[in-house]
Amino acid sequence: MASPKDGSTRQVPCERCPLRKLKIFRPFTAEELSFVSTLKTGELTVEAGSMLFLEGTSSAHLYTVLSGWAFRYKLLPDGRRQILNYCFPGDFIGLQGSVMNEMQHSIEALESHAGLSFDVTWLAARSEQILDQQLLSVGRRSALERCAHLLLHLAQRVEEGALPTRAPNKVRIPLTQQHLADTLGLSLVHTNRTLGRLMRERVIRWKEQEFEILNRKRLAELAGDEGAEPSVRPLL
Amino acid sequence: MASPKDGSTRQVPCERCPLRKLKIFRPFTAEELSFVSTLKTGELTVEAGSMLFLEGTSSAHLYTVLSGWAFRYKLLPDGRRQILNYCFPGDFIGLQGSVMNEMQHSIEALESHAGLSFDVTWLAARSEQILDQQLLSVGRRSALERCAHLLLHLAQRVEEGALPTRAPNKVRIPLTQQHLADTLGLSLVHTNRTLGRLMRERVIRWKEQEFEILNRKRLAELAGDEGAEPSVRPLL
DNA sequence: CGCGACCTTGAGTAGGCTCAATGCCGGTGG
DNA sequence: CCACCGGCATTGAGCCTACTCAAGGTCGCG
Repeated sequence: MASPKDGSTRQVPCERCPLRKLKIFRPFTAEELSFVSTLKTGELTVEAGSMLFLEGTSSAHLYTVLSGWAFRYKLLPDGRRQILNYCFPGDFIGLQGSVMNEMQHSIEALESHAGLSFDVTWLAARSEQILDQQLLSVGRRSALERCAHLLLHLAQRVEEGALPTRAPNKVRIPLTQQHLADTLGLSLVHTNRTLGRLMRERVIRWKEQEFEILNRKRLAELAGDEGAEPSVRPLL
Repeated sequence: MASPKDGSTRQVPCERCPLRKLKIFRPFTAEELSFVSTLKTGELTVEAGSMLFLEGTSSAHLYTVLSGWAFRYKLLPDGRRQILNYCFPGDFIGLQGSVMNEMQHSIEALESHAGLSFDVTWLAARSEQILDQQLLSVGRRSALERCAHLLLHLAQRVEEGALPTRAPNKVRIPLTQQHLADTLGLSLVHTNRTLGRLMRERVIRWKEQEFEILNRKRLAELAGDEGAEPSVRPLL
């Protein structure tokens, strides 16, 4: 269920979390912050490519991604895979878990605190919005549109600043074309050809599991409509 | 964004809400119940087929569906439509709204109340799980599998008892094949042919915008795997 | 050097799409 | 009572998008 990168740093106190500096996250009061600290039970460093928890069987814990990236996916018995969404630093995962009862405690603690009460729900709602987008794409957009839309979306998420990036418009995520395919609901081959089209048109460049946007305007056109919404959000 | 049925009854006090009797909803303490009552600001009766709120622009309110049914959808500029999910009695809608700030008050009220605090989140998580399922379907299942899966899912939701139903295995929702198509990410014609296959195999029967499951076992086989999860949930 | 992971490309197929026509009600107005 | 119309379901035909199978090609690594 995950494919994070590293996590060299460990046990950073919430107060000094580097993410918190980013403008994408809403400022917390000292009080809120110290309360959140309270909830933190540890850090988990995961090997790249390892499973955080088995598909479906979801864990009884809640996590905030601190560094690296991951994705949630679902498998069909015969191996077909659908990637549901990507998780970047600052994302809160685990709510979708089916064993919600077991994490009732942590959520209640979080929610009972004034100001934070709203935040969990806000985050849940946001991830639902992203899923809505994704579903629209996979259900109704052509391969080219889907592809453009996803690349744009990924770029936007990366540009929120939570992930290190060398140059603007450059997205350095070790994504395989197979990952893209499984996200888009396309075959690997067709995904490759579609990327090929985008590359021949000089809209993007794909190189070694990372890509660069050369013509964002065009990409947005192809994507169909909005990209929107880098709104400030809480960091739990 | 909605297509509810009726709502002849109005202003039913929460304490006497007929839905609450259903075993699918977790029992509330008198105290919780009276608190929920407090939050209820009214009932909204909507014409069948009318829009509850414009796509995207979502409203600043939260609703619990009391009777009838509705669905959430998204449109592409050129008119392609993707139905995201269906809402039956007991479902809580509005969280996906982008103007979350405006409903901060209602959510905080809800969450600050012991016991209920967890419920909002639980409901949000559940609808995310359903979206996950849907995305898997649309992204990776064949037309036949998708179709089977959706019909099964709808049947299960209806069997939770919140919607009146004449006979078991019979789902009386005025769904057009166009609705199904837009849910499944298929064309109307292909949806029709796929239903046709299911009918020729005597797995289901489709009649006048409602359907009946004749061979649930087979339908489940075709659907790929699980149907699962009629778990007890809170009713807000 | 061989192997594994990933990207590319060709060829043939098929699942699903579009266009178009037809059938079937149920409602409405003449 | 009937003709007409609109909404929905059904069916045929032809096309095209996306899929599968199958080869390579490149690069990094043991």
